[in-house]
Amino acid sequence: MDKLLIIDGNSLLNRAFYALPLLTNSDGVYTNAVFGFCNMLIKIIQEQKPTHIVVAMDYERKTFRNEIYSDYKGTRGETPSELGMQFSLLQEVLDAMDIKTIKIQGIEADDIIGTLAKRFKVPTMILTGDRDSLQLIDDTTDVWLTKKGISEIAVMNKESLMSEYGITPRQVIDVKALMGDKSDNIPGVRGVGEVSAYKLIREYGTLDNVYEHLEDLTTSLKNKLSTDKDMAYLSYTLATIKTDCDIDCELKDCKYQFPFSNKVKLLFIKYQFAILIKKDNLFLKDENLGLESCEVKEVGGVELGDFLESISSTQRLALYLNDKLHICTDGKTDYALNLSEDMLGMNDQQKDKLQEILNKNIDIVVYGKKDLRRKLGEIGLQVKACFDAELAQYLIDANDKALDIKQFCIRMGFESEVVSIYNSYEKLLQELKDEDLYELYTNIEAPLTDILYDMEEAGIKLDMDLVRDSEIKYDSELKELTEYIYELAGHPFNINSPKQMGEVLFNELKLYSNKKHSTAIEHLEMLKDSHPIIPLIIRYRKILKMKNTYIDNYIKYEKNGFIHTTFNQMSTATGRLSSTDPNMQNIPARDDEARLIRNMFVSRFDGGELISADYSQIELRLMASFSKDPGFVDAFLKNEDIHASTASKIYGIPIEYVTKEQRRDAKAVNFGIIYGQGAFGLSKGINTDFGTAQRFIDSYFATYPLVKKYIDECKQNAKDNNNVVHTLFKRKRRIPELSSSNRQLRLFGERVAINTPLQGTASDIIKIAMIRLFNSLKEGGFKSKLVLQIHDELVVDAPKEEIETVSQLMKDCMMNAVKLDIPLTVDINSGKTLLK
DNA sequence: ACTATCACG
DNA sequence: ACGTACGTGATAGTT
Repeated sequence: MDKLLIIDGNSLLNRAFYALPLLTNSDGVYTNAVFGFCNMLIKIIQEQKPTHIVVAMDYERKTFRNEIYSDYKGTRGETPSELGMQFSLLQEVLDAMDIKTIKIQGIEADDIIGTLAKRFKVPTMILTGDRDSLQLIDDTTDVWLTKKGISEIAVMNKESLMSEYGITPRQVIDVKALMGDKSDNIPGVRGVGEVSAYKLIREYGTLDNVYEHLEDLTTSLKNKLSTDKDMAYLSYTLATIKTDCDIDCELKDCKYQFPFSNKVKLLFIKYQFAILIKKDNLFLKDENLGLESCEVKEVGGVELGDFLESISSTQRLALYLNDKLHICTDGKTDYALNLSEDMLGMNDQQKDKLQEILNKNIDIVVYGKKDLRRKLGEIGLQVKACFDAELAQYLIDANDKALDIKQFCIRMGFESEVVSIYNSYEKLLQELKDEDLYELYTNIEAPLTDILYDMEEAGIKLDMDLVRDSEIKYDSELKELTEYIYELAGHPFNINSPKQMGEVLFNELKLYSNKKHSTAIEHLEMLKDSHPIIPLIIRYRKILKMKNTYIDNYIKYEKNGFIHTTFNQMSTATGRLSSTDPNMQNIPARDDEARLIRNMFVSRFDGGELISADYSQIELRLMASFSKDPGFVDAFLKNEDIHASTASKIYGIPIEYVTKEQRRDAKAVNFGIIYGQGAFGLSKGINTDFGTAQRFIDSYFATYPLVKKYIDECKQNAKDNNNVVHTLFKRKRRIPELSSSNRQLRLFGERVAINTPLQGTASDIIKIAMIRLFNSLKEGGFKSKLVLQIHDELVVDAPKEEIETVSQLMKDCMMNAVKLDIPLTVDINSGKTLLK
């Protein structure tokens, strides 16, 4: 059974563009609209399985409609360049999909759609965001309208058009003739809007009949209609989609290729549509990606000795480990050592031989050293100095996080993982040097990898008795709370479902609600006194979070009394680390529940302590240092409380007279500034009105004029520098949003341009401190272990006798990690547990 | 897979 | 009219 899908290419691409955040691939090519288009297309292909697809595109703005009405589509602004450039990308992708596109001079996409929909008598879906197309509905044609950007689709047929709008497809034109259309700038009748237009057409059926019955209408309506009669008929013509255009297209021309050929996959890879690449049912199997094929030689048994001998004098060796150990030494052959049986099937002598090769002073290239070290460790091998291609790739472009190995292969052009890794070496090394990232790589990131490995291996010790006791305690409290909540609600419901809770609170209990029926904590706090159920819900949420996210996870990940988190070195755009499985960078810190959780972490040493050392206000100090604002700089040089000092300057009072509230507000501005916050946000933050917040910001900038200047320069420099910002240690981040024509995205880009150098430099600095500390602990023969990094804080587990010395060492390493014109200060806390 | 919520710096 | 403060990760519910 044939089934045709006709797509309004311009409409869909437009909608996708405005619905999705601006994305680029690492070449800086904007891709969001094409991505959205493909995503929707694929969804429909998979769900509806059309046998034929055709995409109609506009050729140019001006058409015959402009000849009869010069202002047609006259209200439309310029197409933003970020969208404009995506039309050719879309064409490229559709060509690769073998999907026919039709684009004819003088004919609008709408008219192409109309003509084809009427021409082909097969079941037809028209996919568009444009309501005009509803007039094309007939027995074989449905219109699929995108709603809310592109996330939802409403399928319209004769019946739904009648039940929702009360009109027939043909009457869509009559309605439009009366009410006009803002987006196409079709005039319609002045003073007649949606409501009266529908009413008139429902009653009189056609435009002609409305005019024949003018006498039946109210005077005002009659006058409006009479005055604009010409306009109404002109609008009728403009709104009528042509169905008889001369278009050379038969149904068989609209066949397409699905699953897609790998040409499509290559384009998806080029444009970095990560989610789409992963769906392998989209693509033909067993078709190569045009990558250079590599000879795979399985090595095992008796050949092993000869193989190891043959590579013993290689100067470069790439390693990749999955179910086999892959080695490449010649840039083209993938030697695969089978691991499935007893340690590679190697004897000890062979293993020693391999280890000996790995120990040599040669270039070893790997992809993700930390994981590799762990896996190699399991089979008794070690790799020390090596070049981590994944890490290099991340530093070169952190925007796409770390590339997974498949994508990396495609970028490098070889089928085999290990051959790609081997051949990436010179390219990446050169890029690191060209981009001035070589020092960052060599002096900071590469050494850090090994430190993170050690931290993960070391782990942090848990008091499992306390963990299990707390689990029991929380479980019983949750049970109790649940019962009370059900009782107060009058019935059981899923407390975890914001939807159901919204129903209970706002519809059943009739509590005051903002529009969104939000059950977020800020909103609940406001409602705290209006119903006894609210405090119980707040408590329930809190306890559930503590139990699910922390306690249960600690039980899940605990191994021999220790938690070994994973520190991801390649996951953030700013250069920070992140931590997963479990996340050890978001341990509760701010209330009584936090005390309980923090008490669960203990020293591994008898009588030992956890020492926590954190940088005090490091990002604000960097702001002071970068901006050189005298007020800021002096405050830090005198080691004043920066928030109190700011308050004293803004309010013009001596620092000792600053009240708690004044300090709190000044703190909010100080922090807001490093994120690029505006008056609106600040007003929420300090609970005041917009005007007051604006005056507050104004006096802040008057107090610290160089901060203002610095911020402005940050934005300007980023734009002047190809939308790239840098940290003090030359880490880079691209911010394509800076040249967006979308104001919202551009402003976001500007805030990122302010924040990234601060957050990123702070990351650089603590990484340097970690390296210094780690080396000092090692050289000093200390037993103390670095166990956590929490962005501006390091945690060391120290035996009793080392607490004093190591505390001082931590302070020294952190304070002296970098020499700035502002001192970095470090606060030390130590104790039996992580409690502060 | 996406959204809401909430934990952290 | 809209949205308004950066960077993360985990969970549960919903689609």
